[in-house]
Amino acid sequence: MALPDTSKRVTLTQVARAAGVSVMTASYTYNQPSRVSDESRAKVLAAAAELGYAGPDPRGRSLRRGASRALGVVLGEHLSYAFEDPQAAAFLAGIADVCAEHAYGMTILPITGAADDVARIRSAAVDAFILWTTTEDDPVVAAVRAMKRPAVVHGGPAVPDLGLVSIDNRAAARAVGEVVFAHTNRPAIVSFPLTRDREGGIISGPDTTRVLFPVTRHRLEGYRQAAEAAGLAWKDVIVAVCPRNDPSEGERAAAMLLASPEPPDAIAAMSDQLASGILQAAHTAHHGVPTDLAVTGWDDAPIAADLGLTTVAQSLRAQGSACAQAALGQEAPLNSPWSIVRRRTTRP
Amino acid sequence: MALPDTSKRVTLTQVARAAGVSVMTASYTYNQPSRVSDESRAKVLAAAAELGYAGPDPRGRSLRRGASRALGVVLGEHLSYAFEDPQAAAFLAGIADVCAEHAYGMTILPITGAADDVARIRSAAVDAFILWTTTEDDPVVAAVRAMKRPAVVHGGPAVPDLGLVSIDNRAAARAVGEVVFAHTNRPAIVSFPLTRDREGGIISGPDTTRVLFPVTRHRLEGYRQAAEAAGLAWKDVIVAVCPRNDPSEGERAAAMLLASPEPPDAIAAMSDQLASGILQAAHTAHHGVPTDLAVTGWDDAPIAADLGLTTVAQSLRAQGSACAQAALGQEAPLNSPWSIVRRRTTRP
DNA sequence: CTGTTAGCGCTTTCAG
DNA sequence: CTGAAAGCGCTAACAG
Repeated sequence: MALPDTSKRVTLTQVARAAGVSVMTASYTYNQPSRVSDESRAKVLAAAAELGYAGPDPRGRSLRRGASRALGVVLGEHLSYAFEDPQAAAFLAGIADVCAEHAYGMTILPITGAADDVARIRSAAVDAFILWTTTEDDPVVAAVRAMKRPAVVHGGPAVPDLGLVSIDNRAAARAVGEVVFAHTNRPAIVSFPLTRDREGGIISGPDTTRVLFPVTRHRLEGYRQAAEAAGLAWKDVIVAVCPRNDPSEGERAAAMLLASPEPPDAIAAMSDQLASGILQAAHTAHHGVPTDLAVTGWDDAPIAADLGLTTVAQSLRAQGSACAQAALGQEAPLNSPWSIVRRRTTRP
Repeated sequence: MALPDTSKRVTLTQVARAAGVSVMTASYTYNQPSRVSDESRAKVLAAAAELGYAGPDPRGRSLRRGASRALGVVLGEHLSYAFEDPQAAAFLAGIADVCAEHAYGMTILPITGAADDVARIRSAAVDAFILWTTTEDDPVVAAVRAMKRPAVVHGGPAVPDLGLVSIDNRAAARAVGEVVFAHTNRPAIVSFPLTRDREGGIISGPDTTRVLFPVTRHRLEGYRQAAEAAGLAWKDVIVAVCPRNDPSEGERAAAMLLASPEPPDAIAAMSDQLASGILQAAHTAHHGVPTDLAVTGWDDAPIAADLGLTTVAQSLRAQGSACAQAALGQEAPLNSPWSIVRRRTTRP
């Protein structure tokens, strides 16, 4: 392959010399063209074209200006899954909208879970950070704080000095829980991971105070409030934990639950992705929805409408935009709106 | 919101002074700790902790080193769709894998189609570029060339001085075309856009030389070869163009085709996403697959296996990794592998 | 093992 | 409208 040789890049000084003007005139030609006479500007541009000047080098410029015009986005341990998760994709699209509008770059900081994540954050030339939902003890959060730059967390945790953009997950979970657990005897929840090692499994009435992902913890607390309001005991609520946000995980979890001697008659899922797998499993196991089994999702993704799924509506895209605006120091809605969308997978 | 004040950042010089050592000793403490005595290192780290030093500033470092340790990724005009397209997501994940491995950042450069795209590329502090499939006349390609940095194009176009990572789209299209058009009278193609304005529509036997996206052009040429090899005239091949790579677009196009007086009996789609919509439309219109209608997709995404879809297998993730490696100046496979996966949507 | 010197490429400041 | 000076924060190269 014959890729261009980076070392050959021409500098602004060389262009100025070739044009027979000072460096500043050359600089103004690029940054404040109106300050330069037509004649000088023409000379500079001609010299630049002649030498093949690629424009002011961003590195020198950002050092001098003290700003890189880029936002850093930290996506959490499982980077490859982040791109596969439609909600994460929507979130990124929201950030991208704002970046495009403000002519900012958007630097994705790959996190692997290894110790060198911190080094990658330290060496990122970005003006502000956005963190996708994580745990309170995530070392990445500490690393971002140490950078002393503006930073906004999406979902949680709430961290001193950092912004937080989120819906009220507890209230939303309670609201959707009241719908799905109504007139129910054997409630279940299909949940995101409770711990950073993301292990799956089935437990009942888990100790929510030990759940390290705040978003997941708040949702469990909300579901719990709803269950108890419906006269159900938290210790009787089955929680199936899925390591990944994927329909196949939801299907596997639901298949297991439905095969038990006392299968659940209501399942609240933490995403529409998981819920779609649950509906699939219900279909396979010949459980009627919502007659035998009520199901709710979360997000109101396009698939929810297709499936007639009752769910919590929120806009990850709008939340991504809000994070980016807040990171850029603008006014932005920190408390994002949500609502319950009732469809056919719950009883009226 | 109380985000930290960027201006307060401490410099390495201040740390050195506070520690009572030279700046270089402080610098070595961070970059080559083994070169520094335990005692000095401790003093430096203590001073850094005391002052709240955030570590060497990436801006000064990249200017001095002449490298930013970041890869720029240019995703094409419709940035928000890029995140929604599962294949683009897989491609990004492949890039991210390599970036994580080499401790590089990954800067997504939002492209809107407006004139300022070029400015955003010029001001990106990245060491190399990766371009997602685009047209030959895309101004962004020219802008990237002008940067005089290593750059790799995925899919196409082939550009002098830039690398190219791709499968042989023409050969793959011919191969899958031979499967789907076998024993067929009324062939159709559901295609990606032919022009940069991405307008949809239905035409027959288009002039492929006028298709500006090389990937799409090569696929059409391959399909054409297959159709002609099967004794069909290119002018009789219907091509439905979908503005976006989305199942609903495929469904809409197929519904229209199937409602015509002489509906197609074979449809080759340029993605599994489009093909899944086509299968949905066939189901709705009571066309048996593959009896009344043979269908093929492209990509071998997870959904293809679920649907029993005959398709072209390729790994966008591997291609993303190859692009990133090539951009970093390493050996990488430029001709990516592909194969035909025969399943139930075509006749044996 | 530590320190001095020089300068990466650019733009802010201020003086013509 | 143009230019000279200074320095952003850091590290390669070399000398002690």
